[in-house]
Amino acid sequence: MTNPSATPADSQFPANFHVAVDIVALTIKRGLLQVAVVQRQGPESCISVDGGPARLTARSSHDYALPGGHVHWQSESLKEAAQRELFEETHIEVSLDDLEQIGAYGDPGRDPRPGRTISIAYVAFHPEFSSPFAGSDATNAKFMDVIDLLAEPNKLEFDHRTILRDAITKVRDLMERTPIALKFCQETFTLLELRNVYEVMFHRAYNADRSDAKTQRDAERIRRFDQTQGDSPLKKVIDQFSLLSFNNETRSEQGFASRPKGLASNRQASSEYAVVDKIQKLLTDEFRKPSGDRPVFKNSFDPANFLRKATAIEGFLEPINGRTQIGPSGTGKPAQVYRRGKAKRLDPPLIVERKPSSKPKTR
Amino acid sequence: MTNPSATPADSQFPANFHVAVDIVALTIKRGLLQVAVVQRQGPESCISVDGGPARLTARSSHDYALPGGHVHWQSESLKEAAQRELFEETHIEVSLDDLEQIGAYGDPGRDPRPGRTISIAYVAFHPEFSSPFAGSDATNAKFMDVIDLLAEPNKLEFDHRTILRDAITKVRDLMERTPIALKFCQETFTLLELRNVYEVMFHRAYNADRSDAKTQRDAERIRRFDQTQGDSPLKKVIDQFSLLSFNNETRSEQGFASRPKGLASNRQASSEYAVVDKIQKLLTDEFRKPSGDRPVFKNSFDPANFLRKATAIEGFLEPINGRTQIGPSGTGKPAQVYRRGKAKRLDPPLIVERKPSSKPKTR
DNA sequence: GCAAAAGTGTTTCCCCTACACCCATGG
DNA sequence: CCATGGGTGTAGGGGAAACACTTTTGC
Repeated sequence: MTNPSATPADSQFPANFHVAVDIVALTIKRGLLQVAVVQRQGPESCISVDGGPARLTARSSHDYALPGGHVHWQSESLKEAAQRELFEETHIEVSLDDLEQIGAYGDPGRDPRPGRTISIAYVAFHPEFSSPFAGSDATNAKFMDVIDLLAEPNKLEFDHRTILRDAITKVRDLMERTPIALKFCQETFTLLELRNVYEVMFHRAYNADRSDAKTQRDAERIRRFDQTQGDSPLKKVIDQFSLLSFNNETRSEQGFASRPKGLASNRQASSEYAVVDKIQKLLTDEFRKPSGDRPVFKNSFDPANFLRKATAIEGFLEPINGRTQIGPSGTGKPAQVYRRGKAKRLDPPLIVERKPSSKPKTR
Repeated sequence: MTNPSATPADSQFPANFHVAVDIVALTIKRGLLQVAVVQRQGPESCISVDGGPARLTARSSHDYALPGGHVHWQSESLKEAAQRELFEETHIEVSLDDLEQIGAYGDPGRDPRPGRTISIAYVAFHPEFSSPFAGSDATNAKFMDVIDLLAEPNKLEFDHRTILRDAITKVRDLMERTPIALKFCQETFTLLELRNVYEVMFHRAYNADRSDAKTQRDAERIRRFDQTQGDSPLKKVIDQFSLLSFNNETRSEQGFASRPKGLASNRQASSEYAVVDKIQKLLTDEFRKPSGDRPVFKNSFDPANFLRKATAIEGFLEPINGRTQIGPSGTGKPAQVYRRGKAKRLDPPLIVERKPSSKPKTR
């Protein structure tokens, strides 16, 4: 860095850049990928319409931004700045190891305000960040569904939409080559739980290129359900017991995956629980074989083969002798319980990507 | 970017960062990967010993740095800054499309001098940059063998060694998914030429983890040869005709791959040419089957199958009807000549990586 | 006993590798 | 005719997907 010529660069180029960090805090809630966003104050927002450069426009209530802010000069590393800013704006705490750099975004014009800002983007992929927003002054912060933020029209300020897309790509890469997905499992877990994390993150609804209509409809159904249910008791049940809630505090050790006993014997609650099952499966159904039908969608998430793939990776999963756990429906053969292995790197990588199916050859 | 709070960040955080770009200009010469480096002036250099933080030490004649410098405030994008700095310091011209971002390096302490510098690293992978250094004031710039720079002890200032390693990884990724390797071929080329580019770039001598002794020895032999030959006529022959020189200006259209006629009939020159062949093969020999022996090294560079892989990718290569070209030895069946296809992206990707060979399963 | 879920065994298919062979050229 | 290198045909091995089947639980 810096000019190798004899002239001290400092005098030649006055240092008047703003250096900031942006953080993409990704998590999974009820089978949907969510990201922490903030609503900035002030009469104007910097949003891009139709893919053009971001411009100052009247602030709408639907404008969001990724949490982020300036790096403290001289005192902290970029990663530390990301950690601090994320906490300041959302009260989400992450360790430095949970932050991965996405890249630098620094073209003039990305921020229409005066001055020049260079932003280094980081992604934090983490389950239910502990007591998010609790006791915080970050009243403008909340988690939003990624599928909403990626849909048209653009709701994210600056180039945060691009950053969000890049973050998803980054996390997918990490999940294939590192045990990062285990962060979404408790200390002990079954392969179903692990598989669900992969199924959500690799869902094609989050692909940059095509978000097909069918997936959008599925997501819409879940969202509508969430809204109409509001604060119903059912929603609490979902929060507590659905497979992808993963709130360490509200889930009891062994009761995690089992249908709550109290509810199971209650006819009405049981029917409500069926909705939970439905939600769980909405995003994953298409990956399963239609009952008694021809498989319509090739995938890498076939339970049996996912198990073989995952367990073949040395140091990834460590089976716990004798310990098993019952499935979410409260019936069926208890699943083997695993513990995180020692490997820091998956070798061979757990490749999820479907092969590009060399169809072109046939022509 | 920037603080979403109401307070104008500008007043709160004085903008006194230095924002710089560093450029890894990679090329291939005589079968070796080379990178453009500069020698900075001044009595001290910022070099790291034994993996510790970079410290100011007395400058040695063996200290090098990647070209780079400050981004011009407000006037240029990061990529444009990289393009400009590379030209200013080495007189290498690259187009913006040839630059790919590696990432941001900005921790305090990476540059021991006063102030805080954030550096965005870019990689330019390009053949024989046009008339490098010609008429330039960049007398301190030169190309060096990557294998030397990666060897111990560290010869690169700051964290440039890390950046160089990251650049290689980046280029390898690009070569699997984009037609970037075609930049090292002329407008028309044979598959041998294309394959050679892949063989060099993916040689395990450039792997971050292990640079095995055998490879180091091979490289050492080539280097020693280069030095002892100096400016001999032979070296010119190598520059002009060796497969991996790729200097567009000195190679005549059809004579490129054929042994120069004048030399071929000359006994002494012919024996010299054998050395050229030897150099060409030094790095690639281990990828080929030892004559009449068991293959000792599984690889993805088997000529026949590399051809099939490459030609199966739609829009990558376009065969030119009727046009063929004779091989480097001046004999054998003429090779099919190709032209660059229209595809901007390789689908399916040309995966080079050897499978991790699921040996672990057997235990 | 039956339904449901986990996990295993096994078949099948496809791709990749390896290798033999043929082709085209110069000498 | 031989040496040399390009390209094709094709058999065999390995791995992944698909699917049938077994096991173990709750009701």
